[in-house]
Amino acid sequence: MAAAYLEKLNDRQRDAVEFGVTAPGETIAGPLLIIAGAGSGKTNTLAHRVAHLIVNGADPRRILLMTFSRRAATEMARRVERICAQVLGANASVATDALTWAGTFHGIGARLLRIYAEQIGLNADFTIHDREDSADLMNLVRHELGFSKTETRFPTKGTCLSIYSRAVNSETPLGEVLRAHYPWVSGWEEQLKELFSCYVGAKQAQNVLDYDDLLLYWAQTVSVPELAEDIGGRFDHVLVDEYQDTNRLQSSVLMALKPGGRGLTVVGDDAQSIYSFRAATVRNILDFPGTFTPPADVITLDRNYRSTQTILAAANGVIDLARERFTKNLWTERQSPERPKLLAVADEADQARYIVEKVLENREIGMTLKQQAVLFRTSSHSGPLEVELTRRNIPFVKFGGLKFLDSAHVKDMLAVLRFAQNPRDRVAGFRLLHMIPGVGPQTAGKILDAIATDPEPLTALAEIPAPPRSGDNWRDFVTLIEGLRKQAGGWPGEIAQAREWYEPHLDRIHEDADTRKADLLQLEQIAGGYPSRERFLTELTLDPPDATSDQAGVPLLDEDYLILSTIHSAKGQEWRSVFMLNVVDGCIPSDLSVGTTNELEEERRLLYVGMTRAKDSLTLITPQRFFTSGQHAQGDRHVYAARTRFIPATLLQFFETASWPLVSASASERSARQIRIDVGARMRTMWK
DNA sequence: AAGCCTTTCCTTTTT
DNA sequence: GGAAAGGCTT
Repeated sequence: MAAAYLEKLNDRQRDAVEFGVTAPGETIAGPLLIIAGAGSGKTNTLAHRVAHLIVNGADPRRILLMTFSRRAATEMARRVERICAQVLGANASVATDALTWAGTFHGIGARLLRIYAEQIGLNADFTIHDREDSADLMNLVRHELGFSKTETRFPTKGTCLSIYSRAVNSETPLGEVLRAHYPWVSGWEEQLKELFSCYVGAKQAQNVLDYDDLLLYWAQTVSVPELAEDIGGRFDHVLVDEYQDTNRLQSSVLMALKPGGRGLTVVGDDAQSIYSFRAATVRNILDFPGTFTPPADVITLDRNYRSTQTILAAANGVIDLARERFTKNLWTERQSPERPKLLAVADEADQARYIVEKVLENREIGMTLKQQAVLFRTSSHSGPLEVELTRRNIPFVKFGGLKFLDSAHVKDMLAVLRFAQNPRDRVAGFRLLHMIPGVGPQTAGKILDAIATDPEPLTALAEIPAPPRSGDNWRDFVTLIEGLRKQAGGWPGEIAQAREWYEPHLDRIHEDADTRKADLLQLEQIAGGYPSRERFLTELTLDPPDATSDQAGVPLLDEDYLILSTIHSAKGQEWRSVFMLNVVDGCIPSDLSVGTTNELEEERRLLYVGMTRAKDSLTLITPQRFFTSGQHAQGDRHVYAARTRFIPATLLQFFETASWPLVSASASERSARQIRIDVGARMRTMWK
C-alpha cells in the first residue's frame, strides 16, 4: 500500500516521516533529531509522521506530542486528522480523537501531576499561579521577611521571581545564576536563598503550584526510577516540537521518560532559538544526538517552501553573520525580481502612515488583511500604529503583550473562582478581601491566617465575626463563597453568581465600570466552553487567550483583519506580506539586551525569525527619529536612531533601499511644522 | 488600621 | 506613563 500522502513530500521529509516504521505494527525506533529550517514544512512533516505512525498501527492514546503552545498542539491534531482521513476515511476522527496527549510541557505536566498527586504527596486540588500571581506571592513573602525595608534597595518581586525561575529551569545553583545574569544583586545571595525557601514553603502551605513547579514536580517525580518507568511506559512515542526553545529542566524530564531514546523524536531549528530569557538553551538541540549511544539519527530539512529567493538571501545574509555558525543554509526555487525593502521614514508617525497606505494598497490588488502582518520586537512599539489603524477604521488583532487576563477586573473575577476552589490560596484571598470596604492588609492577613490553620477552611471562614465597618459586605461575601463551594449554581452558572457579587464593587472601584463589564460577559462566554471550574481555571492559566483586538470581543473567524504581533508570538506563522517596525538599534537589538554576546546573538536570531515569516514581500522600516517619553504633549525631545547593527553596509546589496514619503510639498510642510525652537531662550543667550 | 496622596524609579520577549 | 513605596489624614 503506497500511501498517497507520502507522494507530496520531498525525499528528506519522507525520510523523517518514515523513520523507524519498518512494517505495520513495527513503528518504534531509536532517537531521531529533525533539524527543520524556517519554512521547510516542519509542522507538516511532523503531522505526517504522527499520522504515518497511526496508520501503521501505533496507538494514538500512547503518543505524547509536546508543542510550544496550545495553539500549535490544536493545529497539529487537526492536520494529523486530515492526513489520516485520506487513508482511513470516516474512521480517521475516531483515531485522532484518541490523540489526547497533545499539549505543552506545562499542560501535560499539570495533567500528570493530578493523576499522580497522591503518590507524590500533593493535593490533587492544587490551583496554578500565573506569572503575576507568583510575583504577588513572592511579594508577600518578601514583605514578611522585612526585605521591603532594607537600607539599600532589595530586588523587586519581579526580579526575585525571574532569578528563582531561571535557577529552577536551568538547573543551576543560585550563586552561578546571580554571577552570570544578575551581577548587580549578588550581594543579596543569602537573603534570596531565605526568600526562596519561604516562597516554596508558602506555595506548599497554600496548595498552589507556579509554572515552574509544573515542570519541577514532574522532573522530581520521574527521578524516581519506578515512577519514571510507569509514566514513560504510558507512551510508545514521544514527539517534541520547537526543541531549540526547551530548557534543561524540560530535557531532564524527557530523558527520564525515554532514557534510551526509543520512540523519541525531537524537531527544531537552532537558528530560531529565541527564548533564552526563559532559560531555554540551544545546547539541548545541539547536544541531543550525542546524548545517546549510538548517537541519534539526524535528518536536516533545508529546502524552504515559504519565501522567495530574494527574501531568503537577505535572511541568510543576516544569520551568516552569527557568531556561531549554524548547521544549514536554506534554499528555494521560488524566484522573484523583487528584493526586500529597507525603508527610511522620518518618525514613528510616518511609519504608521506608510503601513496603513501600503496595507490598503495591497488589499486593492487582492491581498486580504489577514495575509499581511506587522511584526515588532516589543509590544509597545505598535502603539502609534494602533492609533492610526483605529482612526482609519482598519480592523486588527494583536498577538503578544498585555492580555485580557492581565486586566484588574478579570483577575478579580478569577480570584473569586480560585478562592472557592482552594481557600488556602492566599494571593486570591488577599485580592478578594481587599475589595471589601473596611478590610485592609492587616485584617485580611488575620482572616487568612485563621482559615489556613483550620482543617475546614470554609467553616472557619463562616465563624469569623464581620470586620468593623464592613456592613453587609462581609455577609454577602461569605454567602457567595459558601454557595460556590457547594457548587449550587453548577458550571458555568457559578461565574454569573460571582459576577453579581462583584459588579457593585466594580462600580465603586472603577470609573470606567461599564467597559469593564463587557469584558466580564466575555469571560462568561469563554467559561461556557469548559466542562468544569477546575478545568477552566487550569487551562485559562496555562493557555490564556493570546490576542487582543481593537473591537470588543475577538473577531469572528470569517472577518478580515490585519495581524499585529511580537516576533516571539509570530513563531511558526507565515504571511504573504510582512512589515517589521523599528528595525533600528535600541529596538532590535533591544537596548536591554546588548549586555552579553549571547543576548545579542539571540536578538540577531529574532530578526532572522521575523524576516523568514514573509512569503512574497518583506519591508523593514527604520524611523530616523524617536520622541522620548515622559515629556509634555508638545515636547520635542527626541533621539536619532541608526539602522540595526545586524544589517551592516555589506548586506545592503540584498535590499532595495528607499525613503518615504517621496519628497513632496506636504512632507516639507510637515517637517517645518515639527521644528520647534525657543526664541526667547535665544534672545536671552545673545547677551551672555 | 484604612485609604488617599505624593514621590521616585524604570521602562522586553512568555508557558 | 505606570507601578511601588512612603507619608499623611481620617
